[in-house]
Amino acid sequence: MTTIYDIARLSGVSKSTVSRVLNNHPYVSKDAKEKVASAIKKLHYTPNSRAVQFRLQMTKNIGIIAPMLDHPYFSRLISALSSECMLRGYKPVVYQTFFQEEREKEVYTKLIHKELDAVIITTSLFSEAYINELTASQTVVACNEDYEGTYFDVFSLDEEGIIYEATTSLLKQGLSNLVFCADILDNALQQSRLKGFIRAHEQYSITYRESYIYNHISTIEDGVQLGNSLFSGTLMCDGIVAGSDFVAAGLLKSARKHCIHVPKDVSIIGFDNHQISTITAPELSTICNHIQEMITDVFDRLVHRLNGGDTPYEKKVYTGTLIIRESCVNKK
Amino acid sequence: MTTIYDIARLSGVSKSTVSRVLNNHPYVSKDAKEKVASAIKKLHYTPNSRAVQFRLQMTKNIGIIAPMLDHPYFSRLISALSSECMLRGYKPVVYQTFFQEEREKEVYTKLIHKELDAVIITTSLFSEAYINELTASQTVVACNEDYEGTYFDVFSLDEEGIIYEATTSLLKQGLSNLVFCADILDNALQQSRLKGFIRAHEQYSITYRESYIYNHISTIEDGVQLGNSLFSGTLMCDGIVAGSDFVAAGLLKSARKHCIHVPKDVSIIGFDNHQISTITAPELSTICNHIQEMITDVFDRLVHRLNGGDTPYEKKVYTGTLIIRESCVNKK
DNA sequence: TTGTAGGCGTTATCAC
DNA sequence: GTGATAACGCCTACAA
Repeated sequence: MTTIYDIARLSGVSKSTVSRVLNNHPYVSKDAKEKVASAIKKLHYTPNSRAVQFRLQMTKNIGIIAPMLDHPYFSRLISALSSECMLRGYKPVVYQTFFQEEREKEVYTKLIHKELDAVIITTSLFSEAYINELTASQTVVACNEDYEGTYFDVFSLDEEGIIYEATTSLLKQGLSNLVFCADILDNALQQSRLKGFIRAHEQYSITYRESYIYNHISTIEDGVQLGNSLFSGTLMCDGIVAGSDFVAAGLLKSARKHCIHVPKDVSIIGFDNHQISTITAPELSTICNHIQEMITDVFDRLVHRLNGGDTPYEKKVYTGTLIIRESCVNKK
Repeated sequence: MTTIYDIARLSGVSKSTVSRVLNNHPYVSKDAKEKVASAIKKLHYTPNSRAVQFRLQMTKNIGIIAPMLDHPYFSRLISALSSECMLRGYKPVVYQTFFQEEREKEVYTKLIHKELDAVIITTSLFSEAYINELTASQTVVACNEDYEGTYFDVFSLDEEGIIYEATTSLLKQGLSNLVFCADILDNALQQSRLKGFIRAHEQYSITYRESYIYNHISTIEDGVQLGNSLFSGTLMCDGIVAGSDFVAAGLLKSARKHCIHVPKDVSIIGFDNHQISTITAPELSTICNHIQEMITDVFDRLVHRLNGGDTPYEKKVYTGTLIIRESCVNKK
């Protein structure tokens, strides 16, 4: 490994001067600059970033915590976060936790040891207070899930509100036996959605069935399976809040197989406004979250903090949009 | 930041002893061990991994280069690679290059400076020789794309062979006006596929149309658009090798809109065997690549190299499987 | 404008 | 068993 010392010798100056050239400090003679530059080229020298970071105790890396990548929503969210991160001149480093506490903690450790300048939490297994402890109050931003916003900035989607709206739109049409599916994430975010579902029912004084609340339904295949059990025998439900477009697509497929008509027999609403929602027959009603807007705000705040800003922690919620397509009854 | 020095003072021993305890060396008295342990606990000490890495010149991190994450195939591949990586006791770090040379080079720089123990290349913008130069012959493995295998190990999918097989299966049925779609990646991998497409035509002495080779068709929406142009007016093609299940799904949707019957009027074959291929109507014929098998081999080799093994570089090719479903004519 | 020296946190090599 | 001490590659006062 070639070091500044090597190129110092080759160019006949001291390590300091080399370092100065490297970091283009003022007060370096053109002569020195050139000699160093050519030595660098000749030796194919590149600074050892580990040493620099060790010395400076800082990097331009931002860690992004994701539970999984093989997921239509997260792969999109993470991709967009990475993209924006680069735009802002930082280097995104994606850590996939697979819902394992150990993996998540590892990232916080890196933050503490300044391997990372900041961390963006997309999904966490821990409470806000505990995260704060784990990160020793370093720069952290939550982007996706809902936290209090007392220990760090929180940017999240109004899951409860939009599911409330979606559920209401179904109940308003006279449906009264709704199924609710939660995605693979058995966490706060899903709880919010469920709360919205329940609140809508209370609003309309309609009782929902506990047994119609399904958890861990997240893939197309899960949707198909669920549909198979829901649609065989006597049809009991008349609407499904599917939790994801993939699940909804699976449900549609199963409905077709069982000759259940959507939306005449059953209405279905997906989530994410994934492209898949436009190619099903019937096309899927779904929910669109305004990810890009949220991400822009996340980085505005992040960059601000990284530059020493310390405005009070903020919590911002983004309201989704309900997109009604063919998979829902519409008596109008 | 608390350091070993702090805990050395608190426990009344020297830095060396603390270090020994940390790395559980032999020849440390139980007494010392306990004192150090309690001091560590009291001060919430965690080793500064940056310093350790700087000192040891190694990490347990393996970089994974991906062009994009928001993609049905890559998100699955990367997810599986990460997963296997953890299983083997290494820490996967995912870098998304967005097809930018700079971003890819950054990763190689990290490798050179031992921020990474090895790099897994999923898609590269560079030639094998140039990558070798960029990485100073450090541990690199290609997993996905096809390289010669002269400078590092290569594990890739037989894209040409399987597309040849797929194309052949269509031509055998008497189809003769086939469309070929390339994904967003205008690279070697896509070229291989195209070669397979062409070779099949040559085999059957059927001429293909240059104008029927489409590039940069990668999303559902792209598929819909392409379908709209293909299926309006007089139908000229009778088969489509779509390049991805998403594209194929988009094509199906467009076909339905234009009252083009699949497979009677047009046969369509997707790629990836993504879940989506089972929920379309008709169900999609597609191609399944044996990713997990490949990944296992990748890490076998990687771990072997990381432990000092230096068997000659190897190139291994995995043959895909053609899955025929409803979207293809079958005259049998 | 440039060089010298000190130190970032850790581990390894010596002596003792 | 244990403790100094010297690196690892780099940056930055401070002095010249």
